[in-house]
Amino acid sequence: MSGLRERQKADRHRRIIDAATALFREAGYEGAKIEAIASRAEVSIGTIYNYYQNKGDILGAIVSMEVNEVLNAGRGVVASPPANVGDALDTLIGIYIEHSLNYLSKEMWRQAMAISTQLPDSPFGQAYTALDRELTRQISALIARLQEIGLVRPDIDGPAVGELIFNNMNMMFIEFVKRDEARIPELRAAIRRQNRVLVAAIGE
Amino acid sequence: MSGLRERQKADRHRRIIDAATALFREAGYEGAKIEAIASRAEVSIGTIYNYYQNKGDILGAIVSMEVNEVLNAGRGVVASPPANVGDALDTLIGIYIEHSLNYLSKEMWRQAMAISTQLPDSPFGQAYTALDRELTRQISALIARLQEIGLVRPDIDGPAVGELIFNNMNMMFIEFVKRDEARIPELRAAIRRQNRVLVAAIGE
DNA sequence: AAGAAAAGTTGAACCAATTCTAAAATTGAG
DNA sequence: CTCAATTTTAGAATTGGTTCAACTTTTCTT
Repeated sequence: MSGLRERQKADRHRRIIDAATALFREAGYEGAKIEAIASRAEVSIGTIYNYYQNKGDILGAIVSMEVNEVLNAGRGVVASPPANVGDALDTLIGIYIEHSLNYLSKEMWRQAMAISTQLPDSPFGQAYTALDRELTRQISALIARLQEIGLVRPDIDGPAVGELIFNNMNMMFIEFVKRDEARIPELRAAIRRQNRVLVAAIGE
Repeated sequence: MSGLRERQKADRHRRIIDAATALFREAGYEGAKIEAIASRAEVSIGTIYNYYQNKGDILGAIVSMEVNEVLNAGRGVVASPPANVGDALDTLIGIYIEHSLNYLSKEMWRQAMAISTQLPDSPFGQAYTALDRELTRQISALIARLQEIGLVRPDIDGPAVGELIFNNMNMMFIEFVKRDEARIPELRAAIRRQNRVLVAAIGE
């Protein structure tokens, strides 16, 4: 099963991602030429295109890793949320936002978001949409959990509220990465303020 | 003031926009080559780049016209809104959505949105962000109007609720243009459902 | 272990957006 | 009217992502 070819393939994948990650951060997405990524990864240009359909898909692979980490970190909050609705939401959203710039710069996020709307049917476009859906689901799961505990009224349409909260947060995050001078604390405060009416409405 | 040069300039602007609009619709954004736009507009490639910084800015000019029409259409609703909160919001959002595909195809919207996140500081990127802000303001204005009439509780944070509603709608619209098979009635129904909790909460 | 088939690699060639430069057109001052 | 300054134009050159046909390497078969 694990022949030479398999190992070489995995190794080349890793080398390409490592090279691309470094160059994206050093030179920006546009500044990271395919040729430079190829030579740093010690493969040819053609090989890169054998592994990834286009430049965007390389970035896509990096984004997926980041978002999956975020989803993992969020699971803890859903499992045992803070004891009031506002804090619970703020904690989960806080995890998303605070983790978001670990591996990706704002510029990388901008490019990733742009590509995902530009080419929604590319591998990356589909993967990105799927990740968004999972984040939405996780927020809805938190609300369901809060309903179980009795902190949220049982007659509330949890999935709809989850979508509303995610969509608002996501849009705010998009505006956040579009402005280099924007700061995380202000972003979180703005989202808290927007959620306040909703929190009051769904709380038991 | 209105010398030959002025008139020629305005005329060339118009010819470029007309040619680009036609070609974007016929061949899609990517398919519309600058060379083709130039020859259809009877100007040179260099001239196009003298008038617009890049291909995206040409699309940007078209988007601006469309969104400004939408904003205009929305003014009527804000001035004399339907007599209940849910219908008022649905009517305004309906106008936005129903007008959105008059001049722009889904593919053109995707490109426009992508460029606006990719290059937030380009002329188009800034214009697009400003248009979003105006739409947000218009929704907030509607809520303020409903507060005046006594349909929305006076203690509600109108601007925050306006942002929440706009951001959710916008995100839903992004997902809508990403899927060619998505239909307007389903989009509107989904947004109505998401807004329902909010409408119940802010209504007097 | 040899040879054939399958899978993967390579980089030069291609294509379209953008930049650059020299030539042409328009304007306003004298 | 003439001419120098300024703006605009044309289209060739540049650039960088992507494709493709020839070549290598690995695996499979006997």
